Amino acid sequence: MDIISEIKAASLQVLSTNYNFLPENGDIPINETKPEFEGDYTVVLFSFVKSLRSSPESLGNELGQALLREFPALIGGFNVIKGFLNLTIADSYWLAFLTANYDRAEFGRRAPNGQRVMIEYSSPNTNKPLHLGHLRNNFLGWSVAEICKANGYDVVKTCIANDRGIHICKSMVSWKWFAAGATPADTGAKGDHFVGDYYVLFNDQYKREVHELVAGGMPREEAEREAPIMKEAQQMLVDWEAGKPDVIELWKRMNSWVYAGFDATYKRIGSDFDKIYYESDTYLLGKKLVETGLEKGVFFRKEDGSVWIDLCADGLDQKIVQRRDGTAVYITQDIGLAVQRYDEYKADRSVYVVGDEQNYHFKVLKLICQKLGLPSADGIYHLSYGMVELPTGRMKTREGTVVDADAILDEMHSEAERKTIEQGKTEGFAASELDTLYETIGLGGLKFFLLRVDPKKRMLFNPEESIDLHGYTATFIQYAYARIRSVFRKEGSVIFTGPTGNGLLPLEKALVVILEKYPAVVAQAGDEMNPSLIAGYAFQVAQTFNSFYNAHSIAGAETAEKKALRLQLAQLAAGVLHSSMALLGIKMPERM
RNA sequence: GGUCCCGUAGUUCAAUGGAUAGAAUAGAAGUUUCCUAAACUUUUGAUACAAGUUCGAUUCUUGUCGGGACUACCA
Repeated sequence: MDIISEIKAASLQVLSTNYNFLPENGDIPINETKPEFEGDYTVVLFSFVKSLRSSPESLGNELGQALLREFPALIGGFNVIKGFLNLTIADSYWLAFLTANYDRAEFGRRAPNGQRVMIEYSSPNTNKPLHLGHLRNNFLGWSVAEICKANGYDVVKTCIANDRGIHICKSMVSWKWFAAGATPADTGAKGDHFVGDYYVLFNDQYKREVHELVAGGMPREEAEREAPIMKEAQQMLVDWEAGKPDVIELWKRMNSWVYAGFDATYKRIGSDFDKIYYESDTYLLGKKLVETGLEKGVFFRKEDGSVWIDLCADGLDQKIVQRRDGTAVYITQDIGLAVQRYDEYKADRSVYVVGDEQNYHFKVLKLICQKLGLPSADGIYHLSYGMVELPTGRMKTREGTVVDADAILDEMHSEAERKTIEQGKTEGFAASELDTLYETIGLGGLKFFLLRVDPKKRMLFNPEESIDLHGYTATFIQYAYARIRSVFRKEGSVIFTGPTGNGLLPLEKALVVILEKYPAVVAQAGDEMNPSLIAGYAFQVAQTFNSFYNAHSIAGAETAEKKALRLQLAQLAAGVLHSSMALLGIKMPERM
């Protein structure tokens, strides 16, 4: 049990036995004591002084006395200021905690809870390479999956490849027109970039054609429809749906190039999936559900034959679920896919890591699933994250301001290399080790930069700040870890005799107090599906450790007991840093 | 027009209705005979505006002003 729960339990026990009192919601507000006051944790008394008809001061004193008397192993002292009861936790409590946990690899993780959660993330279009927004999505999805695992969930990571549709056909037509049979293998290009280039070429050609038609006197709207390359792309989509062999073959071939490119990037950033769905398999799903929806009266049919749902009573609009030609739309597919996924995995929760521009879509999806009475409906959760913006504003393909994923990864890598060499820290490393180190620092830095912000919020990506290795960064944390590992390399195998003394120095205590919070932080990050809590916490641990390390010698501690204590502190700090950064997908170097 | 989100130090981010609103960075000033100075210490600096709810509001409510997203028989 963590310290706050212990204090709560103890306080509740005292309140109920001594006052025959239980707070309304059964909870007591406990905060960390502000540094300017003496104490570690604070009970806020205002909320129940009224019902106890007692002044905050006398209630605080009575409660403090009782706690001190009845829980001597937990409470070492107290003071009351206004309505705040500041409790000092007994040193013996911290020492016992430390000895029990300093070498536990599982510290912070919860036992399996028998629940399964399915996490969908990444879900790229297979017509162009990944960009910065995809990276935020991938890092988030992967990290949330790890955090769920740490909280005892059985996690299934999944992805839906958006591998069909007009955008795919655009790349295909463009390739036919302009590539003269070239392939990524001939040109040495990465497959996703190769295909993406033809997607760009398509748009260039399209613009040219529209421009010419308009110049020739055609109205713009008509020109946009009549441009030859667009007509060919639309025809190709029809042919694709009809299963025309040469189209299907080209489609397979070009998609395989893209997947090869994606695989390289996924491998580099550590994204992986337990199950990949393909839109080409799922886009017809959901049609049966339209029938059941009509029978249940959840949907209704308009005169033209299209099928709709009326969500006005829920504060939304009418929403189409089937076109008049009988084909499924995006939302219908998603309903169908939700059913298929549930049939296959029976997950208790289904998390969709998708940008917040689709908030409306997921609201509708969940509502429809609920109205259809699908068993998976209530477990649907849209983990909605904000857009990544640049200092110049939003990323726009047309303006060429899209930050390419592979390019930014390379940039981070070389920046790590440049700084390491600049600082003269390359000594004693083999060339291959250095390359690994640069990737650890560069990729770690990027992940941390994108994960340290609350996922729900829009964030600004400033390229200069993102490659910074000082301050609130992965490098700062990695460095603290590397220094601890260095201590242990020098100390060799240490026999830890449990520290028995009391009188923890302020910085020793600050470190143990923050380390003790780790399980609670992991739990909260899981509840909120918020990796930024882990990032902020890991940074605080590193900060606290650095202050401690700067002020007190570990290896050169005054007594054997102090040395044992500090070694335990250092070992637990290293373990927590390593474990928390692993939840973000960030590796830690043994040396740097 | 309608629905939703966001306005906190120069900048990027924090703060279950709780004490004097925290970090980082930028700025100023210091710390290497001592386990890695990619570090540490000190310091300057902010709740868009106006009402309301109460012991107490960055947080809840309403309005104003600014920014963004969504509102496709695209996905």
